[in-house]
Parts: sequence; structure tokens; C-alpha cells
Amino acid sequence: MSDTAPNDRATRGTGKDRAAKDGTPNLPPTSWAVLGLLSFGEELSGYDLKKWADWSLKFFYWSPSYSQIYGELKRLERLGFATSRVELTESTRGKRVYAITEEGMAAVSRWAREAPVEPPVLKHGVMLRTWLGHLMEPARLREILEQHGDYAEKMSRRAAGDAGGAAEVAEWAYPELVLRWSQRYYEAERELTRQMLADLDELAAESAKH
Amino acid sequence: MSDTAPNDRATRGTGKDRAAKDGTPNLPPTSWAVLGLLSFGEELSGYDLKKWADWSLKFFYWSPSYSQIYGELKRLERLGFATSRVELTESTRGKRVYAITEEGMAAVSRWAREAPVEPPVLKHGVMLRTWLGHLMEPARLREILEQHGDYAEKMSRRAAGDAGGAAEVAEWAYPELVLRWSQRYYEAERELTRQMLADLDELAAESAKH
DNA sequence: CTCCAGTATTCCGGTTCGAAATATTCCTAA
DNA sequence: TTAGGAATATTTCGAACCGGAATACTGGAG
Repeated sequence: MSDTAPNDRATRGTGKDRAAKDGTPNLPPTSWAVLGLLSFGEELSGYDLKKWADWSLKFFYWSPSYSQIYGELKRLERLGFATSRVELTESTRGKRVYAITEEGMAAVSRWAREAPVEPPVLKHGVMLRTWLGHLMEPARLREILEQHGDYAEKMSRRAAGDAGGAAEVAEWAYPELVLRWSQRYYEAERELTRQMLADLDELAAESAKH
Repeated sequence: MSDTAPNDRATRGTGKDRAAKDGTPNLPPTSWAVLGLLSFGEELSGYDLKKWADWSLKFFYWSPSYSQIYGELKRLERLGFATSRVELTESTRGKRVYAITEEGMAAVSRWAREAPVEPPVLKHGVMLRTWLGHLMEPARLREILEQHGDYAEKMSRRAAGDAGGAAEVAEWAYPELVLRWSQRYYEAERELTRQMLADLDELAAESAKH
């Protein structure tokens, strides 16, 4: 334990994206996500990437800000994982489009295969507020949970819709799978919320009984 | 739309934790979480708070870093939402313990009741890698998912255990409810993972059929 | 008596986020 | 027909977030 921890610093890029022994630098997951987006082979601008992410990654990963995307693209290019050129279609102002390189492809692949399996990050504001239930009237808490349930239902339906869209393209078999997973995930979230409301009823009945 | 957005800046503390009309400043959720921890009435040090959070908030919200906790405590004190004193138990070096004030209590309560209901944040690295399934061998993806399933199972069991602990204290009725929710959440996560493995099988069968 | 684990807090640098600022083109409805 | 809004495209900024190292003291085990 104490022989692996101390020099951990050396593998995490304190300075400039240090590469590990196998040549894959230790980038934050966000970088891999952007590179992953590019790994489907199309040339995309930062703007495109953002929409693309909002369309599919949003359900289970994140909805990146432009600042992040553009920043990552610059880093990926610096590392040789992507190349860019300015595209000047007739009349429209130029935009910079990025494409993944072979090294980039090798690096994401290695990351996908070899990165340690990490627990998902969940920040559930609604549950935090439920946890603080003693600070509000039960009726208000109920409202909040109902609103959350509606949200979950909406997301489930959207994921289902987007999964349908992905089904049309053979290359999107895995994205489709994950969108179906997302659909079920939000369905489960809804069910969990219902269950919480039921538990709340029970708690109220309990304390009414004195 | 254009009459509410522009001065949005004024309500988000660009500078120094500006208070809204009702006197509740617009703090990041992290602050409310720390104040929420204190709202159960005990005097706690930053160190205590960290352990407390790791014990219960971890499952559905977050596991804060010390730097965050200590920083938030200072801010809360500055805002008058908490007070602190140095406790000098015999022989042991002093530690600073914090207690919530009445204004603090009023502020968290208002936040819990009135803050807009926001969607949970999920960053699911395993699903991101599944989404990139075309970059690795199906067998490897399967391994990753199985490992994740084990993690979900472990978390479910832990949440169940902690919920049992919370059941012994009457004041922890809501935390207990949320821990039960967590238990089911991780159970669902496990089931979702199983389902994903099944879908993967199907996909393999499909493409084998050519 | 030394070393290790636990308590307690601070410091640092990189990551992440959200929204504003900027600028250009395209569409559309008064 | 022209003002204006929507979409495209990118940059900038400040704050929030995160993890780990650094520091320092104390108590117990061998």
C-alpha cells in the first residue's frame, strides 16, 4: 500500500500531460469522452461536438460546456490525438473541424480497455433535500419528489426516442445499447421515486399513530 | 426571457455571496450540504463532518474533500450561518467545532423548501466505455460490466447496513429513508448491468448470424 | 523508544462548469 | 426590405470542485 501511493504524483500529470510507460497520457475522463466522440470517424467542429454530446452522452455522462470542449480539442491536437483544419464552405465563415488520428484512436482504445473501472459519480440534489426532510413540511417534500418523478419520466421517453434514432445506423450499435440502458435507468429512477413517496406515507402514518 | 436573463449575474454572487431578496444568499449546493449536516444539531469539526458525510451522503450525493469542507465552514461562519469555538479536551490538541445558528437553520430550511428542483448529475464512466464498445473486444467489455455489477452489489449491501444503523435513532428517520432508497438504487444499478450484459449477448448473436 | 495509525487542518494545482461576450449568417415576418 | 431573432461558432472569465501532498500532533503496539 505504502509503496504505490507515494510516487503517484509521477503518473498523474502535475505538469504537462505526462505520458505513462505505454505512451498513453493520464488525461481526465472528459478528454476521453471528447476523443470518443471523434472515434466514430467524422470530422467535427467544437460546436458539432457539443450538440452530438447533448444528444447522446447527456443521458449517462455529461453535457459539456463549450469551454471544456474547445479546451480539450486544443489539448488533443497538441498531443497528436487529433488534427484540425479550417473548413471554408462557400459563403459561410470558416469553422475549425477536428479529426481523430491513428495515435488518438490507439489511445482511446487503450483507455477504454485498460482504465481502472471507476464508480459512477452521482449528485442527487433531490435526495439531499429528502435527507433534510426534517426541515420542511411533508407536503412540500412530496411536491418536490413528484416533480422529480416527472423529470425522470421525460428523460426515459427522450432516451427511448434517441435510441430509436440510433437504431437506424449500424455503426451506432453500442450507443444504441447505452441509450436503451438510459431509458431503463430513468424508468427505474421514476419507480424509485414512487417508492420513496410510499415510504413517506408510511412514515406519516407511523408518526400520526403517535 | 430577455428581461430576466441579463441581470441573472446579480443574483449569482459574482463577488461576495450576494443575498437574494429574502435574505438567502445563492450558495453552491455543497454549502447547503455542509449546513445540512450541521442542521441535525451537533457540534462538529471539519474532520467529523467529513466522516459523517462519507458515512451517509456518499451513497447519493458526494464524498467531499477536506479542502471543500473547511472552506465551506469558513464561509458559513462569515455569513453568520454557523459559529465555531476551539474545543480543548484535556491533553489533546485543540480542534475547532462548528454549530449551526438560527439564521443558518432558517436559511437551509428555506433552501430545502424553495430551491428549484434540479436534475441529478450522473457521470457514468462504465457506460461511457460501453458507448465506445466498438473500440474493444466484447469479452473485455463484459469484464468491465461484471466488475461494475459487483460494485453495485457491494454498495447496495452497505447502504442497507447503514440504513439499519440509522433506524436506531429517531432523529434519523429521513436519512434512513434515503439510505433505503440508496439500497434500492444500487440494486437497480445491478439489475441494469445484468440487462446490459444480456443485450450484449444478443448483439453478439445478431452479428454472428452475419 | 520508535514507528505507525488516527486525528485535524491547510495548501496547491488542475478540472469542471456555466454563462456572458462576440461575431457572423440565415430566415422570416412586419 | 429590412429589422430582428435564431442558429452557428468560438473565446473568455470567475467560481466551484476535487484529490492529494504537506504538516503536525497524539496515542498505542511492539
